[in-house]
Amino acid sequence: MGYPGLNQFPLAMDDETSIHDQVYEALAESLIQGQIPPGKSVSLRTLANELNVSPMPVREAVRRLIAQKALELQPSNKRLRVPSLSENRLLQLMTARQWVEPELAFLGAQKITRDVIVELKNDDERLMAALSKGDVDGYMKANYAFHFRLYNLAEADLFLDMARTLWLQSGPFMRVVFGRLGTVQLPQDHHQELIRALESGDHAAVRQHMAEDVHEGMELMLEALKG
Amino acid sequence: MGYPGLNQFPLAMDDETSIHDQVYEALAESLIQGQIPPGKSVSLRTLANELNVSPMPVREAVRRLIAQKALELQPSNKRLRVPSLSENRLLQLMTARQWVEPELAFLGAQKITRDVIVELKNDDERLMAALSKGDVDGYMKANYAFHFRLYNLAEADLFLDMARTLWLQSGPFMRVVFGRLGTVQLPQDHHQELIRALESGDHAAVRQHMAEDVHEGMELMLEALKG
DNA sequence: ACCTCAAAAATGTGATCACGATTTCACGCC
DNA sequence: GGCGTGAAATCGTGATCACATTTTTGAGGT
Repeated sequence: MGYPGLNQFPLAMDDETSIHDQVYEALAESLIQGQIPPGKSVSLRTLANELNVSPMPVREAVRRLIAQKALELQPSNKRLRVPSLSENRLLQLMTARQWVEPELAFLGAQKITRDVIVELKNDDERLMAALSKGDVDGYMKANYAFHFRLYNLAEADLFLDMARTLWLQSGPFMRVVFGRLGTVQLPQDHHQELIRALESGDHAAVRQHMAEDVHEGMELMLEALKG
Repeated sequence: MGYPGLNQFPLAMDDETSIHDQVYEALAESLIQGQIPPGKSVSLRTLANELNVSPMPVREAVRRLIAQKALELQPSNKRLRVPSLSENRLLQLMTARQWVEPELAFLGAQKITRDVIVELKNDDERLMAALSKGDVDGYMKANYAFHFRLYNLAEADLFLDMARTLWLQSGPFMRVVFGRLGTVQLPQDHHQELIRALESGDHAAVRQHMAEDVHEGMELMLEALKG
């Protein structure tokens, strides 16, 4: 089970974007896609060297991620690491995701266009391809792309931020669980039904399918944690 | 309408607490209690001088608050300020508060003790006293104390963080609205009924009363924004 | 009085240095 | 060979400096 490590620094990013934003995006994407395992300790200087920046912008990016509970400072020695999930916290994550993501899907459905549906289908195809190849990392990436392509349409910045924070927290553990399960029994995704509901304009069905998709995925993680 | 300005630096805080945490707590409390108006611009060096620290820990505290959308960087000139609420964002705040706070109240109710009920009654008395004196700031403070005394019992750190973030965002605008309405017509609080439900162990009623309390308060803000 | 515009002050960002605490690791002892 | 033990490396935190950009200000002219 190879961890690809930190995401590449986004070279082609707008020059207007501050370094600390670029560092944040690189770290956030790596966490959401589960490319850093739970419990892994990280350090400011190490990250700074890997990204070829001074420790300063890394500190601000990390402070942001700590605020989102995507990283934590160990109380004992004040060192930085990716948090592990307790059952209590995982249950909260599940509940919160089931609040906000069906709502985001519902709002996004109202702004859907034919172009976006095509892109969603592409995401889902990449997801299926990754599944059949046993490519867990590809699955994580495609699944993330699919969900947030829809959520981004919602014009609900607060909800979007909440969802991002929840994915930041669940990403590392999700990657471990799905990697352990193997791609064979990964969530029999409701994406197909969701796309059909989007095409037919049935917004309530979109909400429902998203709720089921989230529930099923989190249920797998819960079983893995308890078992 | 006098704004008391920044909260005092928490002198009596544990020496183990890092400076940036102390700065964060001071800023966060000031924002939640609405002591900094929406649109108000702040600056790192000014804050650092007011709190007698170097700009460095202030930067980290501010970065945390930006992550919580309690502060924002204006895109035009990259300067720091307290955000103003659009109707869209206020509606999201209302929805999210109605998700998480009844749940926190429900969970907290299961851990309630006689001692905490006494403290909640004290909070509510201070709230009532502030109301009769027309003391908006006292009302804000007592209301905050009441809610989070209960929420703190819930042993749900994620939900608690979500609630804090939501209060950080609504605090400044809430203070403006309530200050404009005058204390006469402030939310006819459901705290009394909530306390009775806590005493009788009716957890479902606790959840319901909290939902109504949140809804009523946010409804006032919504009317103020539209009107 | 009122505009104009250049000098001065203030701002966020990033880099670098210093410090105390903690971890890491190799050397030498049992 | 295993195991403490001290030196060296690494850690997070805070302060200070440098820089480009923006805001504020104040003097001069009309």
